[in-house]
Amino acid sequence: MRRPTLHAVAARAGVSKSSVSRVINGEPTVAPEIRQIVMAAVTELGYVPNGAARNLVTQRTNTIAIIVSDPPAGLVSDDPMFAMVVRAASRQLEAAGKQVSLVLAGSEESRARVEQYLAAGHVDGAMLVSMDGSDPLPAVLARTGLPVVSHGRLSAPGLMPYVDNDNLGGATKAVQHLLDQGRQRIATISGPLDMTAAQDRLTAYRETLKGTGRRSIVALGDFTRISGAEAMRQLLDDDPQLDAVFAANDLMAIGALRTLREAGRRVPEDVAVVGFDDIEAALYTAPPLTTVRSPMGDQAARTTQLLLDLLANGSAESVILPTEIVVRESA
Amino acid sequence: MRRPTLHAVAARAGVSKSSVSRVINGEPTVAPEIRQIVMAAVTELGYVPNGAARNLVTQRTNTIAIIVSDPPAGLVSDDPMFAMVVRAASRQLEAAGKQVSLVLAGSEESRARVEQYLAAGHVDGAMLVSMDGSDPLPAVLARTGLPVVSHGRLSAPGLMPYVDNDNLGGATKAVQHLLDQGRQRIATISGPLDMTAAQDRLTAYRETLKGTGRRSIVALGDFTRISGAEAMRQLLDDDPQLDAVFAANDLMAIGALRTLREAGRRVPEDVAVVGFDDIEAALYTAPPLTTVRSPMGDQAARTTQLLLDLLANGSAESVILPTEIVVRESA
DNA sequence: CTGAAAGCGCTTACAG
DNA sequence: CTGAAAGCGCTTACAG
Repeated sequence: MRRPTLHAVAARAGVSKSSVSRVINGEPTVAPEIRQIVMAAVTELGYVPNGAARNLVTQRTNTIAIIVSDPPAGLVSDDPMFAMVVRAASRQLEAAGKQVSLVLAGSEESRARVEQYLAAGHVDGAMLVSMDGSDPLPAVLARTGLPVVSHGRLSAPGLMPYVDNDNLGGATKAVQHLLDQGRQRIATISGPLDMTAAQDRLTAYRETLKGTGRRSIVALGDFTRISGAEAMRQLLDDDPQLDAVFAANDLMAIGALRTLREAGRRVPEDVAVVGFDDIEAALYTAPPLTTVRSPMGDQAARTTQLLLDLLANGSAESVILPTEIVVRESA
Repeated sequence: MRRPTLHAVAARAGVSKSSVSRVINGEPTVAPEIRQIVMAAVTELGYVPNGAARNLVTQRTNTIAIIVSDPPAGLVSDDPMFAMVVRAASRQLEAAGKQVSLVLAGSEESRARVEQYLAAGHVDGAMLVSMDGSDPLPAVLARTGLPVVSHGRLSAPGLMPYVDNDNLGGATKAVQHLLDQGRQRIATISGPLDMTAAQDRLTAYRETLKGTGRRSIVALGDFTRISGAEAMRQLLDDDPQLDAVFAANDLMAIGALRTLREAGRRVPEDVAVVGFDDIEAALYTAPPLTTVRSPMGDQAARTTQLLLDLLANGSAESVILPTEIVVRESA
C-alpha cells in the first residue's frame, strides 16, 4: 500500500491537481467549497505531500544544515556548548518550520562529503559551529554561494557573518578581577590556538597583565577537562608560587580544580580560579566557579537566534555579544 | 549561473543522459572510454547530482532521522548523554554515507510536525532517543511502517527494537556495593518515573534492599543536577541519619554531592554516593564518583552502532548491554 | 477562481 | 554496452 499522491486526492475530490495543490499550500484564491471538499479528501486518504517532489520543483528544501567540527574519531567530546548550541538552533529552526540537517565535519573525506552534500542542494543554508582556524571548510562553503553563517568568529575574515562572545572583553574582566584581588602570580590555561576564541582570550590575558609588573605564565590546553588538569600540573611545576589561574573555558577550569585539590592547594585561599562560559557545571564545582558569561538570558538561544536571523536576512553584519563576570567562590 | 544538470553533462560529453547517469552511479556496464569522457565533463562542469531529483525517482533519501525528546521550551538540558549519542550516531551514519536529520520532539505541535515529516518521505528510517513513557510518538512512528529503533527501552512493549543498558543489573550492583560496605540507611534519588531507565533503577534499588531489613528512602528527581541537589536536601530532612545514596544518574549525583558538601557531610565517610552512567564529569567531582557503566569501551558508540545495525537489518531483536560498577572514592 | 500542460532533474526498464 | 522514453510527485505560469 503506497502512500496517496496529489493525483489520488484530486481524483477523490473530483477537482484538478492544481486546485489540490493550492489548497495544500494555503493559497487564498480558492473557493471555500473547493477547499472543503479537498480537505475532506486529504484527511480521508491521509495525504501528506511528498517532500522530494516538492523540493525538486520549488528548488528549496526548507532545511538548514548545522555543521559541527568533530574531533578525530575515537575522541568523543562532551563539551556542553555543543549540545546547547545544536539544541537551541534546532528548536528555533523547527519553530520556524524548517528541518535541520546535522553534519559532522571531521576528517578529510567527511569534508569532501559535506561539500558535495551542500552542492547537491540538500539545504537552503548552513550554520557553522566553532570551526578551528585551520579548517578549509568555511572558505569552501562561502564559495558555494549558499547562505552561511558562523557561530564564533573565523580566522579568515570576511568569509561570512558571525555571532560571537566578546572574548577579549570577557577575558579582560576575568584577569582584572584577579588583579583586583591583589593576586600576584596569575597564570592562564589557554585553549587550542587554532581557534579564535582561544586566541582572543589569551591575548586579553597578556594585554591585561602588561604594565602591572607581572609576567605571563601560560600553559596550553584544548578546552577539555583532562587538558585543563594536565596544564594545571604543568603550571604548578613551572611556578609553584602562583596564586591565580584564568582558564580559557569552564571545562579546563574544572580539570584545574581537580589538580589543585590533588596538590593540596586550597581554592581560593591559595589559588584563585576563574573560568569562561558559565556552563551549568560551574555551579556544582567545589568551590563554585567564578566565570565569564554572555549576559543576555539564555546565552545559546540568544546567539543562535541572531545567527538564524542573519541567515534569513542575508545580512552581512556580524555581532559581538557583551560578557560579564559571574563571581562565585573560586575567585 | 545555475548549477549544471545531468543534461548539460551529457551534452558536453556527447553521450546520452542514461550513460551519464550510469557513470555517476558507478554501474559496471559502461565502456571505459565513455566513463572517461563523462568523468571529464563532470569535473569540467563541476557537476553534482541534484539530491531532490534523485530522491524523487529512487524513493529513497539516504537520510536517517535522529529524534530526540526535547524538554519544554525554556528548560535547556545539557545532559551529556544527549551529545554523546547524537554525536556517535551521526559519525557512524556519515561513515555509512548517510545524512542525518536531527529532529527535536518536544511540544504537541512539534510532534505533529514530526509525524508529517516522516510521512512526507524525508527519511528512510528513524532512531528515537530516550523517549519518556507518556510520549505517544513511538506508537505513531511504529504505525508509519518506516523502520524505527529506540535508544532505550520504551514503556509500550513490542513497538520497535531497542538497545539499552541493563538498568536492573547495574542498579543492583550499585546498591549491593553500598550494602557490602555495611551501609545501614541507603537512600535513592530516582529519575522521572515516566522513563523506563528510571523505573528499572528504582525497582532494582527496592528489590536489592528487600530482605536486608532496611527500608526504602526515596526522593524524586528528573535526571538534572539541580533536581539531584534538591532531592538530596529532602532526603536529609527525611532521614538525617542516612549514610548512603544511590542516585539514578551521575548528573543527580553531582547535585547531591553539592548538597552534602553544603550540609557539612563528608563523602564517603558520612555518606557514600553512587551514580549511574559514568559520564566524563564523574572523574572530576570531589571526591571522584563511584558509578555504573556499560563496559564495552566507548559506550555511546557501541550502543548507537548496534541500533543502526538493527535499523539496517530490519531486525526485531532488542539488545541489553551488561553493566559494571566503577569504584572510585565517593563510595 | 479553475484546469491542462509543462517542467523540476534525475533513474530505469525496454529495445536495440 | 547505449539511448529514447516514460515517469517519480509535485508547482506554476498560462489560458480561460
